[in-house]
Amino acid sequence: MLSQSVEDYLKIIYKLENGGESATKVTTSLIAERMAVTAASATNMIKKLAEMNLLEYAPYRGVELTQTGKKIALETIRHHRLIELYLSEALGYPWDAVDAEAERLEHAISEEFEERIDKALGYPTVGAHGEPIPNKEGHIEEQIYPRLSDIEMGRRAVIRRVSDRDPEMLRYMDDMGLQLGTTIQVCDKAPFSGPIKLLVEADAEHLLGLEVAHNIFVDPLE
Amino acid sequence: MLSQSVEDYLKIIYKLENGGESATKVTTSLIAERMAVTAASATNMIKKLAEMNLLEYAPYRGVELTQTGKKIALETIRHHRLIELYLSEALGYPWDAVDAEAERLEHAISEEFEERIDKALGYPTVGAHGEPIPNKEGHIEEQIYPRLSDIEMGRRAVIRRVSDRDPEMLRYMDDMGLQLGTTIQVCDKAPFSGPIKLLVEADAEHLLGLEVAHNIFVDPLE
DNA sequence: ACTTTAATTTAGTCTTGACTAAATTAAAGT
DNA sequence: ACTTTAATTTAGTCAAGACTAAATTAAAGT
Repeated sequence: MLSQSVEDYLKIIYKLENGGESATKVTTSLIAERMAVTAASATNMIKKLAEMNLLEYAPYRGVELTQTGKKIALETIRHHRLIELYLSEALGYPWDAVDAEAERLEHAISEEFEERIDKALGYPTVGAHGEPIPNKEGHIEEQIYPRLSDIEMGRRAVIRRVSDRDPEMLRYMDDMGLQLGTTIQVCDKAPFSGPIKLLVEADAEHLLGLEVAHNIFVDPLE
Repeated sequence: MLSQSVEDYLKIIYKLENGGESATKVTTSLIAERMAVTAASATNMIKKLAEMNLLEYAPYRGVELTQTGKKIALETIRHHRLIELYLSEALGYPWDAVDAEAERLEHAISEEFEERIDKALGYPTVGAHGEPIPNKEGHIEEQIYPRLSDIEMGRRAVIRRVSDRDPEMLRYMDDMGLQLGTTIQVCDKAPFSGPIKLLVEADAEHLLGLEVAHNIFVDPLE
């Protein structure tokens, strides 16, 4: 059994490897920042993980998960996303609250528990914020959607995924009726990275700051 | 936030104080045995808990929870029993499996989670094995039921509580149709602590060893 | 190529909660 | 009352995973 800490590091490294657009190696300071520890602590753990063959480590150069490391990261991510969805669907949690709760629960559940909520949810493939859920074998279907901030004027699109990094932003989106599956239309884009004017469900109009629009991923319609 | 370990110690000490029939002080070795640690480790932790004013400690004499300690123990027990019941009711866990899963989850859930499952379960007062569930204020309604092993011949009774200490025994009970609410009748008691012949739901007959009968608590009918 | 800066690593410390081995205390038996 | 035994405590270690401060390395600028 791996420690909670090891699982968290692997999960975060996986996300850094796959989340970012660039293909650079994941650095110590990035890991430290996401784990909210000092760089020295991160270095320590990285060395330990390398020792355990969970990642390749070139001092000063960064880090790359091995197959084994990736597998464990994906198991943890699967737990996390299944729990999030369960909290949302079965217990009525708002989508801004599921991450924090799942963060602790993901390390405490058994395979049995995983299977039972997976079944209760009908074997879902997409999480509470639209993230793909890895399957039991550790396979993940990474969907690439354009950001709402990059959609051209006049275009309609369906919200498919949002970033779950900032709960407050999630609450803000929710307040404006922006949820998974919501159809929006880009009415107007102010120049110089200005706000976007949005028509939500052909109904309400909202001005959306670029930072928010940057964290919403959509499926453009025809 | 208290550590998982501290919560476990308090929980176990509470159960030792209240579970046993005798009113003796709880000893270091009892605690050590239940926590599956050495006596030296238990002594260490006891001193720490005394330092934190969670219990009164007289060296060589044993231990007694303070009000604060009791409160925390009961919160933990509440978590545990609510989770057990939720696993059983909402996720279909068999009653022999809920304890192990709840053991880990009880330390990972938030008050929010507690409230939501409490509500989903309809604010239950009795757990998956018939244990009373402490309320949010830390009040517990300890019901005293006689053991099935002490019921006189011929008498009918309803099963109200079982010990959850041994999962295998729970499975065995289940196999014989012995569940909470099951009505049984003591048909025959062999002498010299021999087995008990039982009529289950006026239907099936079973021979029950004394150890099992000792771990079943019943409500005798008129 | 040299210097400055920023990132990274090393060295040493701390806390938590376990352990073993040795010492001490209390209880029980004669 | 003395001795034996069983329980308990003390003393000293260990591993995990964090920290700070100091040293090192790589990258960037002149």
